[in-house]
Amino acid sequence: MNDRSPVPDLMPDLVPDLIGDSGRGNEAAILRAALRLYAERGFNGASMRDIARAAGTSLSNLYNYFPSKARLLAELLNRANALLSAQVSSAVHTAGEGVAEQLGAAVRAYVSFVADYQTAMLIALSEVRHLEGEERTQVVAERDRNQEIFEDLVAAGAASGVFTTPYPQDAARSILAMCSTIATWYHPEGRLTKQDLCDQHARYALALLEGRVDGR
Amino acid sequence: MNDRSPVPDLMPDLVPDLIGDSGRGNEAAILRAALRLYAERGFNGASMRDIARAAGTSLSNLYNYFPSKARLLAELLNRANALLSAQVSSAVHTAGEGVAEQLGAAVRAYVSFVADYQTAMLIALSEVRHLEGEERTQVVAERDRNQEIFEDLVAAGAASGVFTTPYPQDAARSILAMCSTIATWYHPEGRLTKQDLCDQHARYALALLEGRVDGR
DNA sequence: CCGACAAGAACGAACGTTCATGCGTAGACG
DNA sequence: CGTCTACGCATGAACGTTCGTTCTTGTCGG
Repeated sequence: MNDRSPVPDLMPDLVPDLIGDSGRGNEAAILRAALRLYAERGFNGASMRDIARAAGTSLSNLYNYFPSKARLLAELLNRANALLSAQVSSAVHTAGEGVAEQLGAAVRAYVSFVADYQTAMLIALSEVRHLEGEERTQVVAERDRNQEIFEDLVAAGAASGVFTTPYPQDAARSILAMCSTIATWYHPEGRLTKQDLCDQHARYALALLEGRVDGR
Repeated sequence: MNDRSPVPDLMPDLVPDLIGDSGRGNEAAILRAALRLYAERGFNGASMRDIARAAGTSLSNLYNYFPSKARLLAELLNRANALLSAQVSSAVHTAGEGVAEQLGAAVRAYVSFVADYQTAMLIALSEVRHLEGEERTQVVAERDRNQEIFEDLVAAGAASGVFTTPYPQDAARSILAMCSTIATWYHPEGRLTKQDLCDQHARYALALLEGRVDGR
């Protein structure tokens, strides 16, 4: 377990856009505007008029792309959660065989995602409650799927004795809590680089699990 | 450092009310209603009419007690933050001399507060952004004052070699992040008791700091 | 000519706040 | 002691604004 293995994506300009360009010109602009405004003012604090203005289109035209305000939020959260789970599980699969290595890779991928898609993560943290019914269950299911990746890793490490914490069942949740809230204070121009964040939290996670790096 | 030292308050019914009873009958009811609704639906999602109804009074009468919706939120956050800081620093002062003991006591007090005043903590986490000007700076200052307690403890422990983490400057923030978000998932009737939570997170914090319990 | 995209006007509802009014009571005053 | 007054508490109505959504109309390329 080397402590400064490079994070997958070191060039901020090369970070793939969460929204991309689907050919439909305004769709991306609307999603981007909604992402920013939901994060800045919260779901109820950002009006459809605000979003339309920020996207450079008209209020009524929003409804040619998304049937409701809630559906627009759900669309954003689904994209973010799906990409997050994909990046984390991909990092785990390309990591070495050791559970400690895999958990370190998972934490790095997670932290890296939080830094890259900070606004999306902010929304995912605090705006899910404004969804109901199908929209909500879908988003929550994807979020839980991601948490399970970490829970399984921790359980495996505890079973094999690599993690000696007496609370393996709950440690994964604490690790994710620690990493998620990075979105609430991270500044790309601040003292800590993205690489610093990944290094720190990978080490935090292993320490919290009271891991034995030797592997046995 | 005993791992199961009792948390200050074990009887839920004896937890002092955050709001209390100031003689003014409706004031407490209004604050309690606002606390619950702000936590359930967010600041912008809970209307003054909702709060009045939940408090059992009329809409216009709210303004005989609080001059604005934002001031009502600020009042709640000030009370919560002040009580939190008081309980944490009190716990530190009554703990033993060792830095590790003191940090453990601080974490226990913090977690205990989160469990006791869960709704208040939920609001403090996500609704501060809706405050502006004086109201905001006041709340943020009190929140930072509490964070400094932890930062100072960690710095002292790192300087004396009790905490061997290579990132002492940032570990305190991660510990608080971990403990704060308990408010988002804790259920008093769930598998984990308040005592469990305190034990776990005190241990997490020390492990995260890579503490040497022997003290040197 | 049909469907995707666009815009303005309008809808009813809900928002935070203010106003006008009234009741009860504690304190000042002759 | 009696009375006036001022203030705290309470209410329903109303103000102007903004909300999410829909309607109507129109353009334009395949």
